[in-house]
Amino acid sequence: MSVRVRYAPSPTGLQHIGGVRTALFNYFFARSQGGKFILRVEDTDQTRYSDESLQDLYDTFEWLGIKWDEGPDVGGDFGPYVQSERFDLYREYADKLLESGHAYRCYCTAERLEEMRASQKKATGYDRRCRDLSPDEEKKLAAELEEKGLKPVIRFKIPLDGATSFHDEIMGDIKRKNKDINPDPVILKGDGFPTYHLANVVDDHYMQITHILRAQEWIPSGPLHVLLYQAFGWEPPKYCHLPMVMGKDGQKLSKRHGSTSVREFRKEGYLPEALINYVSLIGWSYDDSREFFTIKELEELFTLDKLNKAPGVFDYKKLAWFNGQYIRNTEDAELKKQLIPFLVEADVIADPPTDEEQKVIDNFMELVKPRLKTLGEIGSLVKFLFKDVEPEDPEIAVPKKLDIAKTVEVLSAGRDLVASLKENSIEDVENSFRSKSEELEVKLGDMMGPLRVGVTGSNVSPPLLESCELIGIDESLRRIDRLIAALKSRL
RNA sequence: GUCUCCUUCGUCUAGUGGUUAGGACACCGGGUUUUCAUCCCGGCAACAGGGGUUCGACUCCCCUAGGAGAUGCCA
Repeated sequence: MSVRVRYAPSPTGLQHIGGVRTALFNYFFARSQGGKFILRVEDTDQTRYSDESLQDLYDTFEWLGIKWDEGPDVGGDFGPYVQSERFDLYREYADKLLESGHAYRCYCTAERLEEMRASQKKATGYDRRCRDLSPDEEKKLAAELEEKGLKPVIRFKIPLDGATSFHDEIMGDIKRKNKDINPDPVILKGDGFPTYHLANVVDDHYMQITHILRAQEWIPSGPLHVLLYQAFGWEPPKYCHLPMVMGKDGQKLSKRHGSTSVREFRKEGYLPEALINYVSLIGWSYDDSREFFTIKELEELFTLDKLNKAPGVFDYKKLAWFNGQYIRNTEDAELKKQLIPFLVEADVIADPPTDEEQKVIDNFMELVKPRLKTLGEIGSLVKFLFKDVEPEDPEIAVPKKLDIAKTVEVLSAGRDLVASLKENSIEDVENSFRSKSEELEVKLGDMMGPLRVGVTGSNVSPPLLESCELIGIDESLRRIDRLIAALKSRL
């Protein structure tokens, strides 16, 4: 039987790193096996559902360049692929469980459950009050509940003794005593919607899912799901519980660790290829040294047996490093295209860019490439090329070993050399700088430094002479003169 | 509390009885360089602890410790 796997997110929040990695592993596994990758939207929680989350799901995967073979938007033979549209199916199967004696109606209200929990010394779960009701008791409780305008829920009967086990492709055999399983979980809620457990099992069966690759946080409900399959008389799929993605403190990755949604990373200027590459390496490896993989390569090389058991910590710095590598390997034309929105966003260029701006962008590409870790850094890096910038304090131009007077002298000499850029090459002018700095008995850096501040407004910038050419020599001179004047006034 | 799972450098990992325990990020040094980056070179740094099994354990078994997850009419 050919492989069929699914990613089954719940549209209750933005797509985050953990979920996306699960999707990716499913996708890579499907591709490597020549199988199908399916998207199923699990929108059974009406209270937490949001349209924005659903939209974010589509936006995220479109941006990542990951496509599913079957799903709500592309169709398929096993639809509908949205659980709220499969409503009747779950009711039907809950009823079947009722008939076969594997489930029962529970008339406990939220209030009673709360009281019950409060009175429990240890959290032992539902007390199974409604599990073995006599017909009379049941009638009475049903009437009471109806009076309050509420509907009963359906709970699954967990066997009181024995044990349930399943095989996990990564973890090996996992066994759990039935008495340790959450006592009689709700499978159909009061609002008629199924809970995750029921919907998941029914859908995975009907969609002929062969392998379930999901996060390890689901391990504890594995036995429950197996019991459900057994109750229906179905063959459970193969399980493969993926190691989780943690924050630096070892807790589940969350907002307080930094960005977690793909949307945020996108906004900060991470490239989808870099994100995918990095995220794939948390909990999975290919061999002892290779770590650069295109999406295509991952589609071929991914294997379950290289998956790790232990959870992995998300390392923002390594992601940034990957991103820098990917930026440097991007063609200029392509990078430019990606950079423009960030320049617009930073209010550095017009939207759309003018011809003049286009030219500047073309020309700074090589200068900027090795300096970027994220696309979002472009604004502050090249702002001075488009806008007049002044140092917040002219004295940051004064090198440690020089005083203001000497700085002015050096600046004036440098100014003339910058002016000579009009007729000489950068190389020639650079040589002139060398001899001039010797003559003035200052280090080359101390000569360039003040000019840099004058032209770029900062002590850190792309190469100075190239920058001057990009801005225009006259404009550069104007800025330098302005700095000289500002420093002179402080003498 | 209970249950389940996990445990190699700070981090991601390679390793499946015999290795100087390898790579990458980070960090630290050095080189290139007009600053910052890039790039190159070098360094620091790990088998959680204790018992076994074995001629020999990072590798197999047991215990302890630590960590995580689950324990919902959320997924």
